[in-house]
Amino acid sequence: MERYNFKKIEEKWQNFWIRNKSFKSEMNLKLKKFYCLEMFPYPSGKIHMGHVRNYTIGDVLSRYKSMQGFNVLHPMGWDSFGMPAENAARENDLHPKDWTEKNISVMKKQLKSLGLSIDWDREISTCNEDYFKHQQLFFIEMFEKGLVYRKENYVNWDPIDQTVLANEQVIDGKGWRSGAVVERKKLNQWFFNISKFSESLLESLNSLKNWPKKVKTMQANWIGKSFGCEINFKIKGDLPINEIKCFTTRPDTLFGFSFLAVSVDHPISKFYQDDPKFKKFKDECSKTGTTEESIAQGEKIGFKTNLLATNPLNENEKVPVYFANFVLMDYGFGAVFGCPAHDQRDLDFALKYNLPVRTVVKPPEENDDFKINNEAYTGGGVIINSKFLDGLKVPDESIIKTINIIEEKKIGKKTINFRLKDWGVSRQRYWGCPIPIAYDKDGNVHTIPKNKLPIKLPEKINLKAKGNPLNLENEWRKISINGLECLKETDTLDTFVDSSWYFLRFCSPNDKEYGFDYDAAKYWMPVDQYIGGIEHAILHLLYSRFFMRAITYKNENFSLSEPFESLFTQGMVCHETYKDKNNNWLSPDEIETNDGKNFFKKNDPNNTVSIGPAESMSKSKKNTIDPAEMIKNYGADAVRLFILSDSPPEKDVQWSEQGMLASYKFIQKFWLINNRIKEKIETSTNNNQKGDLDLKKFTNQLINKIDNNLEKFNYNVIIANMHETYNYLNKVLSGQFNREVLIENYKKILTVMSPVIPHLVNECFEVNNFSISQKWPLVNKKYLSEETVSIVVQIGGKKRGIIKTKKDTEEKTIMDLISKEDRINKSIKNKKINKVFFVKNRLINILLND
RNA sequence: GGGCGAGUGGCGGAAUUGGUAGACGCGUUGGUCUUAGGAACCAAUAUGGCAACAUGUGAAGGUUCGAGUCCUUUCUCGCCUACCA
Repeated sequence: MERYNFKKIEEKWQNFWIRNKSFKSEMNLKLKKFYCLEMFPYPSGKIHMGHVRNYTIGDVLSRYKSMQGFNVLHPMGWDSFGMPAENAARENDLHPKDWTEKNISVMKKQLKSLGLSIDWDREISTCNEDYFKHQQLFFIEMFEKGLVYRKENYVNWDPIDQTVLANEQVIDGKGWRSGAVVERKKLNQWFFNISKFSESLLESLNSLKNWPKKVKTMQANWIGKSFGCEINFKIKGDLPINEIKCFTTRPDTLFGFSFLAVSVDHPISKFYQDDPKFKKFKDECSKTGTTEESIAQGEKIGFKTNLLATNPLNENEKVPVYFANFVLMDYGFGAVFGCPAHDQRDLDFALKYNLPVRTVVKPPEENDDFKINNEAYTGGGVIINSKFLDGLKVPDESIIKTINIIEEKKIGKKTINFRLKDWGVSRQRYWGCPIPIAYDKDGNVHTIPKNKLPIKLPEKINLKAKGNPLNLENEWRKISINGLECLKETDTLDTFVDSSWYFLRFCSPNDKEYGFDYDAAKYWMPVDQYIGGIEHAILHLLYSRFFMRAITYKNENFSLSEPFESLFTQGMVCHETYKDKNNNWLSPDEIETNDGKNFFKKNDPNNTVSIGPAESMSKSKKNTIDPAEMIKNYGADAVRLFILSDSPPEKDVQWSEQGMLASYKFIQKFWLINNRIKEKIETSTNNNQKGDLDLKKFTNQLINKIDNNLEKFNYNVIIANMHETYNYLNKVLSGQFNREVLIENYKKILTVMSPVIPHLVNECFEVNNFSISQKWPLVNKKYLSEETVSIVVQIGGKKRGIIKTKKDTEEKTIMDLISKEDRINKSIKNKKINKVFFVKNRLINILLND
């Protein structure tokens, strides 16, 4: 008996699939479609375990849906613009395009070696002109629709990547990619008007029924809608400032007003920019503003001006105006009115600068002399000390009535404020999609005429130059527009733009005219199942939702606002970490053990290794496992099996050598049992046999379980079902079966295992001379229930025994059976039965009177 | 500070949604075969107890004939997010 030669066999079937274009998808209005999409990879060099997990999950689903008769679209592409290519190119003195294409060819080969059911005819790569020329057209269309604009403002400048970052790309004051502390810089930038759709982006989160709640909450928080009002405060002082506008959600606490605070970037700061004390204060703010400790400590500091602000509800009251570090220019109007009693930040500030703390809300159970000490009161209750507002119920009534009063007095108005800011898309990089804009000699903006698209990147480039390499390309920059000599924009688009519409491109990847064909998109969109990491919960997913709105805005021919019908976020792949005695990270193959308990560094027995907890695989911790290596050693089916087996897909999974080996053994064992089954089939006759019914039952129950588990993404349980199947076959195979029954049921068993281990299943089909089935078997409900059932017998709620009996046996009969079972009956006899609870085919609970 | 999620054997994790807790895998133990085995196969494996039996899903209460599952309180851990006015 030959061992299963996974290398030969997997290659054979992978070639078979390619030769037969097994996964080619074509639009067919008569067929129900299923668009399965996994987040496409950045071609960084080679695939990692996260990819393996992501694409295996999607592949299992695609194969399942396809066998169910859906017309499945399961494409793959490359998010191939971006910084790493540029950095790698600079270091190795090659062109980003060459570096990228080399990586793509390596990774494509690796993905193919996993046996994924991908329609490679639809492959796209965002750095190809074929792709980004359409993106440039979208940009121009959006410009024409007023969804793109240019403005000068402060940007987040990443000093390492030498580029601008969008707000959502700054994490803890650091660049999301480089980790460098972000600086503030004033630049002319292109913006997408994403905030125009704030309401819609928030509102229709409700319609995304099959998105994780967590992701929806994160997006809702990011959009950050708050209801309140803007209030104009009159300003007195020695400067030409008449008014400062504030946004507040708590206008009802206006009588607790004791200072007004503005951001150091507030427009009025221009009157102070020559004041050295103010400069010093501003420096201090920018320093403390970003460090984690300062945020945690939340120290409030202020710079007092000579200005006084008037309380609009109480003209006699004037309070000082401060610059304060806790006021952000990005939110509202960059100015807040301080009410220390009912806002912790304001209270901290007031206590530091000895400002009055006036209580204007009291909790329901407190008296009117309720006083605030070190803790602001933000809860509900009743308004006090506020003249005509006294007695209003906090929060709803008080806020609404106060806003009405403010509007009547014309000192402000009801406002809904969003935290979401427009998306700055300019990047000062070479390796990205050129922005299709040019400037004439007077600096006027011109869009590039459509017949001059695409704007390509210059092929030869000096990447060693500091800043944006395109700035030096004087010849490339020249363009004539309507006879005017212009210079092209040198900024390129944020690569998140590339990934904001790639799912549309997959619908018609070869369309020459436009980014996507409307009919194709109407058929395939929306994506039925999108699968990817939770790390894109905000950025990529929000941008894509915006992009759909931008494309369909003022568009009579195509409408769709939500690109992803269902979203599944898979967990990370983790591995133990190892450190030697000098605290250096070690990779799994740098350690050794003699007893399986104590580990030491390879070839260095005195260097004991300490084992750390499983953490997500990263190069810096050296706890990565190379998928290519695993596929080489164990085969694609075994790797697919293992990556799904140990944990539910949405949770983190821990990679373990033992687990990998167990999956490999399963493949080998199954191959052996397949050969036993083959012999069994050959020696069986067409006579009915004792084992037939049991096999039919097992098979149908298996199909039923796998169906349910597939629908619910319980892929780890499917693997358990597959092990159960092996154990069952191994147990019953010594018995006899009707030849036809054995063939039919074994085919079904193989078919339901095929989404996970397609190569082995195909081979088993072939060696058995089964015609290869593409149909998912249907459950025959007749075989789902057993005719013998185990009834749990409880006395007073405690399990006392089990009675095996015929299905649907009535209570009376079961009571008779119990009386014949000494072990159970002994606790009943001579006692009075109070009540009996009976659940058919399940359980009987007898309550005694004592 | 805010939000979300999770606590089940030595470990990863199952549990038809209120009805036999611990499927399946790893690990461990014993056995068979073998020159050997880090191979293969067989068996055992929640805890205590020879046993009958008792206890057992982070803790404490509650609802119920019956709770891992529902309710209340509480503890611990993880992730995300943060001066959002």
